[in-house]
Amino acid sequence: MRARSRKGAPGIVEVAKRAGVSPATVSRFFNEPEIVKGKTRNLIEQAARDLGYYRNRIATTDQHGFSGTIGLIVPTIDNAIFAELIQAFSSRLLSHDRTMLIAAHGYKPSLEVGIVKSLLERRIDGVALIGFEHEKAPLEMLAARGVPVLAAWNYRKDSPIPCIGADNFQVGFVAAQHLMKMGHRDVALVFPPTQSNDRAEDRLNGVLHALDMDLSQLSDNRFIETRYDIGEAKQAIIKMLCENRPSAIICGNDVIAQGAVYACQSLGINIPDDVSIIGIGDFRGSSQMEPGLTTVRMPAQRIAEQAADLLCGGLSVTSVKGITRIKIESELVVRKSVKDISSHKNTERFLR
Amino acid sequence: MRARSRKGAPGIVEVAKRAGVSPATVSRFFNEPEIVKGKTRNLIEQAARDLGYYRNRIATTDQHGFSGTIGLIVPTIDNAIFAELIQAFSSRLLSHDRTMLIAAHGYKPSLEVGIVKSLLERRIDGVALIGFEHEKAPLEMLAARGVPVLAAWNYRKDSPIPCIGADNFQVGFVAAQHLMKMGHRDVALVFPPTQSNDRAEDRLNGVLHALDMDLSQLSDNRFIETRYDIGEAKQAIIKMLCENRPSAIICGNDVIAQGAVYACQSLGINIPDDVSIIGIGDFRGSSQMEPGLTTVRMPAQRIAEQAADLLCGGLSVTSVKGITRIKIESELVVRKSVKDISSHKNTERFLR
DNA sequence: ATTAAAAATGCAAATGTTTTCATTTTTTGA
DNA sequence: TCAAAAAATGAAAACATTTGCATTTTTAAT
Repeated sequence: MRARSRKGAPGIVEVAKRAGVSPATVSRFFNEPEIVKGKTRNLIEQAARDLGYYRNRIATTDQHGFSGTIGLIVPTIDNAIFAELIQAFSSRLLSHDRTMLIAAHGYKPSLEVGIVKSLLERRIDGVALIGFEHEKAPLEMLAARGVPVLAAWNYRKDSPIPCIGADNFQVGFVAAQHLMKMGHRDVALVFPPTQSNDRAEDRLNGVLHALDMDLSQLSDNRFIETRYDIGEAKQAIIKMLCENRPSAIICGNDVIAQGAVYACQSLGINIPDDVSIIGIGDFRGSSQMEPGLTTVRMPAQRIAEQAADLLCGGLSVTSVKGITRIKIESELVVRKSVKDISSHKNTERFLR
Repeated sequence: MRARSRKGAPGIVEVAKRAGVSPATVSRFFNEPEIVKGKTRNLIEQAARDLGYYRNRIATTDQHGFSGTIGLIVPTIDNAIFAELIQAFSSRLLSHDRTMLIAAHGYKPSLEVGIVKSLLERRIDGVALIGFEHEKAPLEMLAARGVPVLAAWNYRKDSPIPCIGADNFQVGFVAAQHLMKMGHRDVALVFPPTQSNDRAEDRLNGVLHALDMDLSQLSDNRFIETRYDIGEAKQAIIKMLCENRPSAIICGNDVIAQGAVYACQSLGINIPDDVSIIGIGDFRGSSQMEPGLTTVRMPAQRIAEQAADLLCGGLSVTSVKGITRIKIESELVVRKSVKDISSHKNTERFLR
């Protein structure tokens, strides 16, 4: 059925034969070089080079059960949101001599089970996924196999699984608080649906908390739901802006903020003079926007790298009590898209 | 050394035992279900479910040599350029029941050899990489192992390896030609370094051909080199714009175009009234920009999907003569960022 | 130079499948 | 109902490593 087999590759025994040692020694040479004598080492090295031998990690795998491959499941790849995370994760894995198997489910949690099955069939050593809201099945499948799982991107002190990320509640809080400090009282919220997106949910709650409001107090025109899509966000915001312009817009993330900026530009509304915009994330490009986007930085790279380290270091999962949870600090980055309209702005400055 | 082994997983023999058949039959059940009798099929299915068995593709691999995994090597992940390609490639592979191993080299070709080695060690069934310019070593390593290689993104009728992509020369030509048609005579070129970037090189040549010029005829101020980085492009273009404003700017890709747009905005220069901008690529987001970016569409999704199909279908590589080369048509997409300043614009319309 | 200890290596079993060949069971046609 | 053909299954070898145990070689101590 399958194409012709590709079996010609020289194996450990060919190398052994050529070097005049036993296969076991060759194996040891690649795994614990210190263990084999200098002279033999050279012999093997030479033989391997001559033959063009590469280790066969696959044969290795069914020996001790570790494939040296880590899975990463994200909602989306072709979107600025996780781009930095993916890249950093991948290259950090490479430096651990691991490889990354990645798949996206397009915000459809139902696809995760298929992905997990596929990963399990490949005997991945661990999996990083985004956030906490996942279907039961895939999580159970992983647990049943004892595969370490790590939820990246969001942090909750009571997360059901190990996690690493920013405290998204706090992130939302900081963003909204900044707006308040700058004197904004009429702010519009533009967020994605929060059903299966705990990051957005937490941020939204943080925002509401800072605003000291709850969702029901917000008019239709001050709470807008749109997916993480520049075009969709842009349209929704244009509509809102035409109806009744707020003093500031707080966006679920920088992708939405990008849409907001475009919306304003298309309407000839000046940022920040006519309306202020704050994003969340500080994705690649946000600093270059015109005007520079004020946002809360989520350190994607740091999250990704530490996640990779954790997963490679053999994260202990099943320990129900001692779940690893790492909080990565976020940071308000003030640029040009939010205007200070508070009355005492100069006063404050003098007070310092 | 390594953490405790994860060996408990039930295997084909446990399933066989429970179903009361031989391992061979279970194996057949998973590979060619039609071959096994209905009744036995049910038995096995049940047993597999009970035990929570997943196929072990890894044990499978060292049997016939195919891992069901395809490698993808790109210059960068966290950049709009290849995002769509990566996503589409990955999900198409999934539908072929394959998985994707991805790695980025950050435009440093020297890193490719390490990546290829890592992929080879994992016994990938094929590799897609971007463009033609690669170091000899990795290509030879792949060839030596008989691993199919496919160069995606660019097309050349005389490419040394199988390829699929748009004809980047033509893409550049079309972009520049459009500018000419619209009456622009003073155009500035903003491109990335072309040493190890054949896509950019071909596009640049296409542009020059349409302009009927060669590089030496361009003043320092009309040919700018910048990496694919919004910020870097923005700065370079701001500088150029301040010195001596052209009638139009043609950008190596949409990322640079994004930088150009920001540059104009930061300088208060109106697009397209004061200066026209044309990009290449039509990345996600380009259509939403303000003003909408006129660009040449590279159908990333189509390229990616066909690449995946090709690689899964057992692309024949080594056949030196019959190299597969597929040209994907690109398309000029006219939006708002280029102004028609040709004198006969209305005339032409009447003539039709 | 001997001996004991340590270091290096080899042997062979084990890992979880697939696959060839042989055997058993089922189907078909008279 | 019987024989022959076809279909389904099983037994065991093979795949490329790792690893526990045994053996040989080297080193260190007297």
